[in-house]
Amino acid sequence: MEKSNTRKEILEAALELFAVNGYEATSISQLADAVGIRKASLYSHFANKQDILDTVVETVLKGYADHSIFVRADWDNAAYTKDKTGMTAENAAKLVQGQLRYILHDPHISKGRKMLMIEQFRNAELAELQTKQNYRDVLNYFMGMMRFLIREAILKDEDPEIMAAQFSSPITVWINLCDREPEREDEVMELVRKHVMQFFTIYRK
Amino acid sequence: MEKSNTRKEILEAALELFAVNGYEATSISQLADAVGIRKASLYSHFANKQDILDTVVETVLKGYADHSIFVRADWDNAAYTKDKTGMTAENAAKLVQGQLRYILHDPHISKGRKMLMIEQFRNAELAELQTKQNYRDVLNYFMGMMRFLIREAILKDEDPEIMAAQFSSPITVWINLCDREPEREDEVMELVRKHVMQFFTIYRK
DNA sequence: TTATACCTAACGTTCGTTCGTTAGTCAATG
DNA sequence: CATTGACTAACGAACGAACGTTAGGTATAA
Repeated sequence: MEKSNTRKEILEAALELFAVNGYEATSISQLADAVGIRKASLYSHFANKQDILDTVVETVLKGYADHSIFVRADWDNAAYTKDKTGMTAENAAKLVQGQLRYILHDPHISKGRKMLMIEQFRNAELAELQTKQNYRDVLNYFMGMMRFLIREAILKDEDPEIMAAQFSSPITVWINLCDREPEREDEVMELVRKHVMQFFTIYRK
Repeated sequence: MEKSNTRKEILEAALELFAVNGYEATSISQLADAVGIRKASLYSHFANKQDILDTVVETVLKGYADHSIFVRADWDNAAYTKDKTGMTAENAAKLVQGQLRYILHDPHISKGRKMLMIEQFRNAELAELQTKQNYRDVLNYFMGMMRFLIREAILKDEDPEIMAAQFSSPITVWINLCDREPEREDEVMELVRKHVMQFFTIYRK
């Protein structure tokens, strides 16, 4: 089973470079140097440069489907909502902070996110992926949360789509800030805490 | 006074290309083709490629300083706040929608915004600019608005920084969505209206 | 033996840039 | 008033370097 890991190393290095420079601005030589092989050797593993991008996107997509918090969410049967009294503002803040830490530090997720950010205006496929992963799925996830909290009479009965946007968008913006300036993570964590607390305060029934 | 407009045309075309492909992935030949001259002629107007980027950034920066809504804001003496009763949710929604339309459609602002988005992980100078223009200034602007509305006893006395983040971040996210999928502008405009209305509802004193 | 992973070398193309030339503008000069 | 000279903006041609890619050889291991 122990297959060659060079192919995997190439994909890792490619994602890393694409996440900073973008696809076009990353050269085959750069990539080969990062892996520690000659550039011709890349063609033992991939047909051409485009094939590398396609495979990187594929793995990003697969990693997202396997590990994303946002795609499947059953708020009525989740562990942290079994005990209805557990859904306090403090607990919600802790939950979101945990998810944020994960999303910020997971190497695949963070690099994939940056790559989509860079390529979203040139590559239609990646633009669609960006809308799905970093807008639609996130919004749907938190919309489910809002519906749950409204049903449980914890929050006021306002438009759950708008509530989800108001809840998630600051976090989206702060994620982007941390991607640019990672040293501000602690500051952002504190803002997130305040944001979630205040959200529960004003929307509390 | 009638100076050559070729230089200006080059800068326009460069911003347009940088806003889609980024700086590195845009070639001198591409740029020359877009302007309608030979690539060697570019060097009659600029020292080198980097000089073109520097000048583009300079003009984006200058355009921002001259026209941005967010840099100067005197909420206590603004026209639409002179009449304190004019600051209703409906009027705030209309105001924000107007600002959003402008920000979305102004050619310089929208292209500059996209360029910063693409270059934010590679170019430290542009990363800083991105944080300033599309995070700090926006947050400060709406923080001023929130402080004003609290002082006027229109909104509850909660943390104005968090209120500003909750108010502005959904709009920031929706701007990015429109940059990617301009056909969704009407949908976004309706979301903005709902968002502002709901924000005023839940924060109303 | 065959297949695989890597190598060196080279391919043709495009990159950013430089050079020398040309055509046009315009003010000063004789 | 015609001629000159300086200046400008465009050009074609060419540069060396880097680009993505291919061909062919070599060593290792099943």
